[in-house]
Amino acid sequence: MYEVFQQYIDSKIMLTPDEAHYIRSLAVIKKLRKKQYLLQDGDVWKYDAFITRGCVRTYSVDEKGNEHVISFSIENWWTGDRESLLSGEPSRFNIDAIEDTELVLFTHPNFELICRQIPAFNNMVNAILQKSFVTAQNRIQAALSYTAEEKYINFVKKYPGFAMRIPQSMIASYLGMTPETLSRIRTQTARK
Amino acid sequence: MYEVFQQYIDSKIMLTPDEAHYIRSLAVIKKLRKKQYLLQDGDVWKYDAFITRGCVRTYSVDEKGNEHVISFSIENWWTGDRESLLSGEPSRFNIDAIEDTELVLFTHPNFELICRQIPAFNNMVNAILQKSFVTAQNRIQAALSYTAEEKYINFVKKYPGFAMRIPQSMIASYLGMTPETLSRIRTQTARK
DNA sequence: TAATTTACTTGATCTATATCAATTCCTTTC
DNA sequence: GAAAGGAATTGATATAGATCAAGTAAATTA
Repeated sequence: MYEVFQQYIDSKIMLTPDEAHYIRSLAVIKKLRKKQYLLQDGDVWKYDAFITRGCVRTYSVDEKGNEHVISFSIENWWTGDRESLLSGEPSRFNIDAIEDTELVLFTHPNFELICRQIPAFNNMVNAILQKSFVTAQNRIQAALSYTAEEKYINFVKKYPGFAMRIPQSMIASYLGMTPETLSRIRTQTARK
Repeated sequence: MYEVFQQYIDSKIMLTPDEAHYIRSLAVIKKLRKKQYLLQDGDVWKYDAFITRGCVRTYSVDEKGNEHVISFSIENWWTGDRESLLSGEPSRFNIDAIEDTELVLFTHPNFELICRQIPAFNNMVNAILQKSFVTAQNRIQAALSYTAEEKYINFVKKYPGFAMRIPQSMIASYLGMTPETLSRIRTQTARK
């Protein structure tokens, strides 16, 4: 499944065969069964991870035991806990597989090596980060501005594929509402 | 007030006198009176902006006319609308001054020039972006997980200075609650 | 394919927070 | 430093969404 990652890179930047080979030599393939953890809170996250197949969620668990979904990531996206990566502190998040999933992993030191040696790769990474930041900011705005119904409609419009493959209760959590509320919203919305 | 920016850079990276001079030659100083706009929604944002003095807020306005504060930025922070900057589309946000404010502005093409010519500067910018992303993600988590009271306590702990200089109604908006609710929370919390 | 578990739906009730309204307290301005 | 305008407080009431509970459907597992 490395080919998926290769194609992703090729769609973004031009590499010499040597460079492409160098990147591949540092990549580690990882497979996750559905429900398997990629990261558990308390552990330190040390990778840069790209999903080639499947779907993963990042979430926190509060004192009452409620799970709060911070993000979903699917094939052709990156995942991980940047906070733990940067700080070296134990993560407050969990990441687990919603479907059987395959990833391409780089240890962070290796990833930084690649960034330093291949400027185009570094630029690509930075562009992704900018996009991630914009996405996060838009999510904040949606959380502040929208009603529960608007949040759901906005979500489906923005990520049409997600609504199909991700359990409703997780989408509800991502949107900051209970599964019951989302269920009611869906029947109401469908009726219209 | 350029010195504040100079010191900021010096605290992060080492520059040759030539490089420092080059950066300075591309900088534009801008002053804002309290309540003055730096960006109005509908306009395209084209700068990279660093605050040397004062305080600014980024917010959106919904159809009902309610303002939703996306972020506060004070001296030694950056501000702007990255979404509009990257896409070239009109901004959906407003940025205005909460206090009299001074900024160091770079047009984005100039800023990119600096990044390309001074790798250390580029790295600094990327590090800032990573931090911004982590901050945004933490804010999402707080918005999903906390009660109104917890949100406020968390905010004061995280940004002790802000609670002093920013009007309560704006903090309430930032936290996703009404000014009345925040007022009540404050009197309750004080009583404890 | 039956059994078991897990996810979703629907209904009744509750509650945190919003809304509306009046009053007081600060700023700003002239 | 008086007047005016905006911000914060406080009270009464309303409501979106949460919680609790039961039933139904769908997915796993045996």
